[in-house]
Amino acid sequence: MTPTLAHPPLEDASKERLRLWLRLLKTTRGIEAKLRENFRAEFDTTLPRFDVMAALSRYDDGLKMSEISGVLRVSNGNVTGIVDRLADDGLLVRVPVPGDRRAHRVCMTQKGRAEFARQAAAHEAWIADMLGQFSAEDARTLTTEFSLPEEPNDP
Amino acid sequence: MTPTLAHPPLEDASKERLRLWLRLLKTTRGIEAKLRENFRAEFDTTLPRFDVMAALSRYDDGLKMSEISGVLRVSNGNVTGIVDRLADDGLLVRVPVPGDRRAHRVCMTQKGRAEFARQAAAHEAWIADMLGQFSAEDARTLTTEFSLPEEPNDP
DNA sequence: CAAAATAACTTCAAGCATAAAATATTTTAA
DNA sequence: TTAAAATATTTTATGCTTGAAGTTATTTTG
Repeated sequence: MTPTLAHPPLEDASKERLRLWLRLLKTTRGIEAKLRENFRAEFDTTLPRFDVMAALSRYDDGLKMSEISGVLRVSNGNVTGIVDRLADDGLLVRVPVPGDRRAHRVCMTQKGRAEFARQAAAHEAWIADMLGQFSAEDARTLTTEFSLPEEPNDP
Repeated sequence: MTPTLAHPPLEDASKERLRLWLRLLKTTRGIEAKLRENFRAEFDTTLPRFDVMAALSRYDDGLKMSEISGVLRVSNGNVTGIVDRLADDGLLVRVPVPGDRRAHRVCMTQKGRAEFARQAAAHEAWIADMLGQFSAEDARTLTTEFSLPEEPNDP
């Protein structure tokens, strides 16, 4: 006979991994939905816009268009539109690269840096709240466990 | 003086949670990108289309439009478009609900069920491969740990 | 029973996302 | 030197996504 178990029986690894994936997806989508809502309500902006600003904030000299898509792992055409709109709002500027008339370096303006600082602080607080179930130690452990093999993506 | 540590010093919980979130996001986006690529190459379909089929596959009597958006937690207008295209391809049908002329029940066709069965098998294999670093036991443990508080979403 | 509220669904506008094609420029190499 | 290849970016076509507004149908309520 089959033994009695405290948990439902362990199915094969494939099924358990699928379950993990579905859980992961539900969790991240839920958090993303909440972030989107908060960004909209508090700053009238979007997650993709924040992502671009966050990428730029880590590089004082700005990034080329292709470097932004590389860092964020999104398509080139995608970045064009987002940068267009951020530039319209005066949060960043396209600076021609001397010696290469194809390329532009995208840099945050003073206004952009100030706005991003406020957004980043709120973002961190929202995340800290939504992941409040995890202690600092738990969070660090899980971060380590979730390192999947990936290509590097520095500019 | 500050003590020497095997790990970098534990920053406050807020920072560790933010790090966890960024890692989670990078991981799930990476997996989603790979899935999207595979679905396109192997089945000429998309993740959202697969999601709708997967939801329907769990209910023999089909689901109403609003039930699909409820289960998948996406907007009503979104579902309209995806179901339109799946119906165009003959994978599902809208059946009028007797007694309520506002509502439609969406049901998979025989063709839809056959196509979904193939897709689901491939999907499970892709996930099992990408999450291959986790044993069945690890996967189960992590699935449990990642239960964030959420509203139920059964139809 | 008529008016108001609610519900199911679609349409719309704006933005995000990709892949593929087009444009312009720079580099390579024959 | 110049034709070909490579690089940087934008444009285009298509589809996903939301929130808001609109349509029609049903239920509630005064």
